[in-house]
Amino acid sequence: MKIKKEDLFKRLPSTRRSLPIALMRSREKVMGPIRDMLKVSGITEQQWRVLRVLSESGAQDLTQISLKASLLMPSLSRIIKKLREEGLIVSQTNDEDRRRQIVRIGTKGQKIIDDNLPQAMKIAEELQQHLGLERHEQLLDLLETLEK
Amino acid sequence: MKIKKEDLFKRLPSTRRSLPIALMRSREKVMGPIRDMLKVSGITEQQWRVLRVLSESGAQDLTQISLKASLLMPSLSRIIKKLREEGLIVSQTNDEDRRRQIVRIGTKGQKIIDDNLPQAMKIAEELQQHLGLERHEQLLDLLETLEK
DNA sequence: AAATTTTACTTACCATGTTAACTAAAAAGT
DNA sequence: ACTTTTTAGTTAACATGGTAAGTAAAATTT
Repeated sequence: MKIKKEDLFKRLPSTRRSLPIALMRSREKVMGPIRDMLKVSGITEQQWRVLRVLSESGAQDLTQISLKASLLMPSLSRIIKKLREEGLIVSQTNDEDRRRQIVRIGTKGQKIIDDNLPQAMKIAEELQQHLGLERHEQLLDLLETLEK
Repeated sequence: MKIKKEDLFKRLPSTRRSLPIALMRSREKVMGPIRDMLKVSGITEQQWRVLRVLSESGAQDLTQISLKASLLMPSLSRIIKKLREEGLIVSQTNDEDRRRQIVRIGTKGQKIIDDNLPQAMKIAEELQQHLGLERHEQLLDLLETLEK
């Protein structure tokens, strides 16, 4: 009888029980409705995150934005450039430290936030209800544990 | 007293308690060690997933691979082309259905699997231990719930 | 059998992910 | 003050993510 090679060793978890893959799939699932919403405004999910950070936390430099929006500096650098070209944000170099670039949201950018915030909240609420409040909290706690 | 605009509305969850962002951050955290491992073999995380699917489930067409590896067809199409150029896989068009391309892993590709499997398992185990078996299962269950 | 629709990819295009190298300015060391 | 190191950001290069359009073959309709 032929013995398959993979039976000779302990196996990696199948993709269905693999945490990395499960995280990826879940993220795609969760992001779907958000992307659909943003498509109308013509911005990406990452651009939305940057605008949200600026709207919530006010003017700040790229390093701060990258931390809050979880974007790597090279990506952020491109995104900021794009958003500036589109007129959604305004930036100026800091006088005390001329390496720093202080960015703030513009009227046009704020309008995108205002236009989409209600629906974004609705999406977040539906997601929460889908899981149930308790499991939603539990999931967030578990993910937070993962970070440490 | 000045009232901030964001206090006038219900707020979106802060990034720390936002599920989409939490999922993204967790995925990055979990993928780090895997990417470090693969860098030595000169392949990407996605290429690794394709090779694993082929190694575990044998020869199959692109549609099947895309489902198992969670890759969109356009990405997969490029990845397959690259892997074929590198000589890690072999493909042939199916005779019954000449649209289909049947792919199987090559010796060189299998060697990459064999070389990295032990360490991949170690990484998966450490991750599991970090959370504890129970919470690890719980997390996977919650993520699975999200899919439906 | 011919026309239409569906399927299995492929290609194009633009944006981001990721690593590495690079620039300029500030901070620290000597 | 001069040199070295660190910090903030940018640029480059390559791969993937994601949407849309294109292609060829198979399945369905008519």
